[in-house]
Amino acid sequence: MTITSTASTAARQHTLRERNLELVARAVFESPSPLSRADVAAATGLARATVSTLVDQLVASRLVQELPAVTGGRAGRPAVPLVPAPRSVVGLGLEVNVDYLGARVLDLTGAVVAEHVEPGAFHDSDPATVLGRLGALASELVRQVADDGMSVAGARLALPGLVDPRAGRLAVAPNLGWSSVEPVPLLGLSLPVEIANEAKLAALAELAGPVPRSFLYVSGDVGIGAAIVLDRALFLGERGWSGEIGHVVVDPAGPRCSCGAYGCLEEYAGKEAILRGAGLGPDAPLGDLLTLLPGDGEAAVRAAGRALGSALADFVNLVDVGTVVLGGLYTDLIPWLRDDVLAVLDERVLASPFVDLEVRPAAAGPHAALTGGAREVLRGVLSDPSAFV
Amino acid sequence: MTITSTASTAARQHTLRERNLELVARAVFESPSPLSRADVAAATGLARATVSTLVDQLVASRLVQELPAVTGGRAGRPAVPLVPAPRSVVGLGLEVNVDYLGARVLDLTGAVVAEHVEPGAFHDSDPATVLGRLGALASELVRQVADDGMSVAGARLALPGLVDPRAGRLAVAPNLGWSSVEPVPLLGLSLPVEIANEAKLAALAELAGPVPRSFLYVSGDVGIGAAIVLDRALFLGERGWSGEIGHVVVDPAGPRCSCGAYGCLEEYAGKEAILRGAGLGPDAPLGDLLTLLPGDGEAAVRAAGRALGSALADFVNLVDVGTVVLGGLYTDLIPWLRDDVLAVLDERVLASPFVDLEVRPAAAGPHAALTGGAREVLRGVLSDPSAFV
DNA sequence: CGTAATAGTTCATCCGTACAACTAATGCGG
DNA sequence: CCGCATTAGTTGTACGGATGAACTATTACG
Repeated sequence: MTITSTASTAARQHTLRERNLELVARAVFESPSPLSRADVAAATGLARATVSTLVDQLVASRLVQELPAVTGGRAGRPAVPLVPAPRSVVGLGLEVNVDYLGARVLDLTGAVVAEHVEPGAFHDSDPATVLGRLGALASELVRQVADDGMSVAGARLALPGLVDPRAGRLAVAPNLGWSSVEPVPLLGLSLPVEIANEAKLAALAELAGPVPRSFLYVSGDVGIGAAIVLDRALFLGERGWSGEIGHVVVDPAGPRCSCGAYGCLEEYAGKEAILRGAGLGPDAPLGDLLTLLPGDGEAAVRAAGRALGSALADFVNLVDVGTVVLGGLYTDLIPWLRDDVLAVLDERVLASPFVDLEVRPAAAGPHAALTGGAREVLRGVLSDPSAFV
Repeated sequence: MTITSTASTAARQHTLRERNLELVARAVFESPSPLSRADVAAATGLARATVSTLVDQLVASRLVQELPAVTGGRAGRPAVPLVPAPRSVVGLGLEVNVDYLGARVLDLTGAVVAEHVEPGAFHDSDPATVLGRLGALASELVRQVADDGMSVAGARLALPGLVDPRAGRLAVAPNLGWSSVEPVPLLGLSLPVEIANEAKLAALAELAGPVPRSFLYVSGDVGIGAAIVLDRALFLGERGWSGEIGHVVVDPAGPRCSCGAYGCLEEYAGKEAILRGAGLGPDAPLGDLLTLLPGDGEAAVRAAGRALGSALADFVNLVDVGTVVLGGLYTDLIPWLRDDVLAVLDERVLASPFVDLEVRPAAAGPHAALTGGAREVLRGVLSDPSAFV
């Protein structure tokens, strides 16, 4: 996970090459349809000669693949289509959450190459044991894909808590009962591994689909996490702890929260609060709630929607982003949440007369943080392809 | 896998030069003590030969000045100290606010070269008239400094409202009674002028002093504005409307706000709310309040502090920044505000056990937005010195 | 006054991109 | 079937910019 730093360094000749190599790689990877060398030249503004040498390097280092030349309708020598190379360089996403742990391997085309998800109950677990288990599982996966000739560029570990990515430390993960852990050594992997917050990586998984360049991602579960995505990149804040929306004030006269304050968002829109409001037990599966909709559960969900709208309004007022993506348990509740969320947003967001605020469900499938983590590794490869040449 | 990034453009040879020119300029401008060419080479990692040619260009284009060589204690040829050139290239800061309009010219050393501030009452004013007046005043100032051989690089206009800097439009400024204005043409200046929110430019003025790389700036007046500074740069949000903290929820059961919602921060910590709480009229000067402290006014100020703390806690939870700078009328109230703000922050910020949150008064003097605007213009010069060579 | 030390400049060299001319491979019209 | 137009990709020369080494300039110190 990259953290913006202005510390620019002296630019030499090879800096040019690195930058242009990245530029060419991005052009190939971002394009919806395969580009030829000539197309890349036109898209980047580089000379055809330059593009050729750069593309040749990317092909040689197995990041880009040449497809058979397609002899399409028009005159001239047929173009060689360039595409991200499948099953060559891959990224590993890892996650420990309350009720499962898992690993997922993605290749540069975005395809899932291998994965293993294991249900479990890690509510008050031992970090060394759990991370050791995940490490073993991940090693097996890495061995597997390496046997198939792929090389794993790195890994990202998603954790549900306050993560300091720079220090590589998990400050606290209330729902796991973990605090002050350095998880990477406990995995025992011989790969570069970085850690990140679960909601933040899940947000990045959304970038696989059609989504605005900037949005807020809110993931509802037992806790409520959020991530700020700006210009298709995570905004982390000074320490990587941005997006802690779960304890935003909804009503100072509200119920006491486990954090010590009163009327936090989680007391209205957290999983347990919604289930309780619908007359269900705190461990009831989400399906039980959905069967009560519309009907007995509706009031509880709508109350959550209004609370969520209030917290999101603060968020939008402070950060100014026009799209909110709802993930986690909210995804399935969108039909019953959306109107209330939008109504409160319209009422409380100062800029609402000038902007169309949008609330949409998350598009990434289950265990989105695994996908997001793997994608983030590959984004790192793409942003410095010269390291692989 | 489609990953998009900021559309960077092809890098050529002259890109190298531009980047290194900026690097050298920044080294000279940001150093607390004058550097020699050799020092710059050491600081940037560039070769001495390269630095020499780049510095020569900066000197030739009057951005950098050579001081007389100082024959200090140690052996060797004495170094030529390099400093930002005074009174050569200058930036113009402009502002229209409720009770004054003004213009201020800063040179590259940060010194005020010329300024003119005119009190007035622009509560429900006509944009064309007021901006025409400001434009005339600014022209006179520009003529003056041009006669002294300085060249004005550009201007920034600060406005108290929702500004879209990209579109160059002021959406609305409630306290001026303006809405949907394109201010730049109305100034009638033959300079590149950009517009920005007043609090955001005032925040940038803080960068002149010793301040962390990232902080929140909150300016209290009739309305409450805020700005997010990250890595010494403004964070604007998608449309430039970040930092609208004035209408964050403090208590949904609170008094009705002019924005239509209930219990907004401004109803607790806005100028009128504080004055009313202290038993003063809404137009009473700030001095009247200060004479009541400590004493009769204290309860009102402390209530404002708690409300401010609550809103700032949301802010810090969402954005993750460790320092809060209080400007506007809060600057003078800091002694009576600080403890309550910090207490609420400690209570509600999830990361507070792991961070030292700091609340400090603004250091920039009066009309900080004028200074910040002029500085912003000069920052633009600094980030692309090649345009001046 | 000679030597060491530091600042700044000059020059040959290297590297990467651009431009232009080239080769390669196709469609099309006669 | 052949020549021509067209587009893709490659080769070779030129140019701009950074570099390191050698050079000059200017001081302190013994």
